[in-house]
Amino acid sequence: MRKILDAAREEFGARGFSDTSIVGITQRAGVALGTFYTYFESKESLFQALVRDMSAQVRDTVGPILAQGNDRLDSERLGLSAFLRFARDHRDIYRIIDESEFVDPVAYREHYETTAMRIAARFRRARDNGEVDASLSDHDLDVLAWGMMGANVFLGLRFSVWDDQDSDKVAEAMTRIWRRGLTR
Amino acid sequence: MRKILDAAREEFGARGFSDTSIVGITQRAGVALGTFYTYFESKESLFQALVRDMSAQVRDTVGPILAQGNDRLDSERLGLSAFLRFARDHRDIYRIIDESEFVDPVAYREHYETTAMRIAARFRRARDNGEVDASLSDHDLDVLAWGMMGANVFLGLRFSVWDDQDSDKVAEAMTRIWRRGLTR
DNA sequence: ATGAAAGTTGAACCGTGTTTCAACTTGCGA
DNA sequence: TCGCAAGTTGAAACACGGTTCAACTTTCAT
Repeated sequence: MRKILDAAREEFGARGFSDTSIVGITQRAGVALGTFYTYFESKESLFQALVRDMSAQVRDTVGPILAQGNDRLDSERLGLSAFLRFARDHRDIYRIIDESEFVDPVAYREHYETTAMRIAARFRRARDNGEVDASLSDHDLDVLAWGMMGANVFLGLRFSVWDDQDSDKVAEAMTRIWRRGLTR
Repeated sequence: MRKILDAAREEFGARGFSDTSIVGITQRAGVALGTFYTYFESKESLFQALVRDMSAQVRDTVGPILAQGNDRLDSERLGLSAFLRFARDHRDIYRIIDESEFVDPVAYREHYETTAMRIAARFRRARDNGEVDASLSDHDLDVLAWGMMGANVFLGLRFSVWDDQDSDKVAEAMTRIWRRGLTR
């Protein structure tokens, strides 16, 4: 079961959903084809289980780190940096979550909606604290949450998955812009 | 040929790559199965042709608009708003470009690398003009380009493809943050 | 009007990969 | 040790859809 899940993660990550076969997964896991069906109903349901698992893993890795930092944006910087390292070390997970948009849209939506809601909530708290601009409306912060999340995802793709650059530098550059904006 | 391309866009957009069949495409196009193969080598090559076409369409729609506006960020606001409207009106295109990450990774990469390079170049010019913070390095602006692009993509997904909100309002909220940052 | 070239057709072929299931193996309590 | 339950096996059934191709239709220059 664990063996199958791990093998599946590697196979889906490396080949994508449609190019990985259950034969391939079971071979990598070192079990027989039939064994697969004692644990999972179908290829889709395995993928679903995997996405939910990975989604939780991202949260559990980055979540705790968001408690550190001197202020809201400093915490977000640390969170982004951790996320970039996670992406670098788990390219397969990254890809699986991305591909879930097409294989398991419900899980995909849940993953990003939950994430965005949490970001928005953190910034609402920060605004009410006076740590960020008090004139930002709730709607502004929803837009911010989705924008920031999209930025993080693309930075992960470009600077971690595709080409492994220094995650602190990238997080630092991005956060500086979030903090002060582009104009002086 | 045109009929096949249009039918393919609709089918791929609605069902995704692996769930659309060539039979389905040709039926929608009103031609026989065999006709497909006088115009395209394979299902993959059709998808490729489609992605390149769509990628150009996005550029041709948003590109000209970036010449308008009072300053760099005002132009970007107009560009984002146009992009959001485009996403709303062409959900199928949106989905096809997203899915190309898995079906035609080269095209996907080209699409986003080209887009990011253009954004970065615009901001480099703006920085050298004095329109944005002169202390931002080229690397900072590369990070910005990927971050901003990711933000735009996710805003499109959330506020146009999934749930059609006022594109001007969203673009305005996001751009205000890019301009002044989150702190006061 | 004629015939060759270009375009169209869809039944059949073919490969791939998911899923089933009856036989077999292993683990464990009595 | 025995026997039952639980877990494992992989060959074969099965479904599906991409691709081929020889026959047919249309177009168009002479």
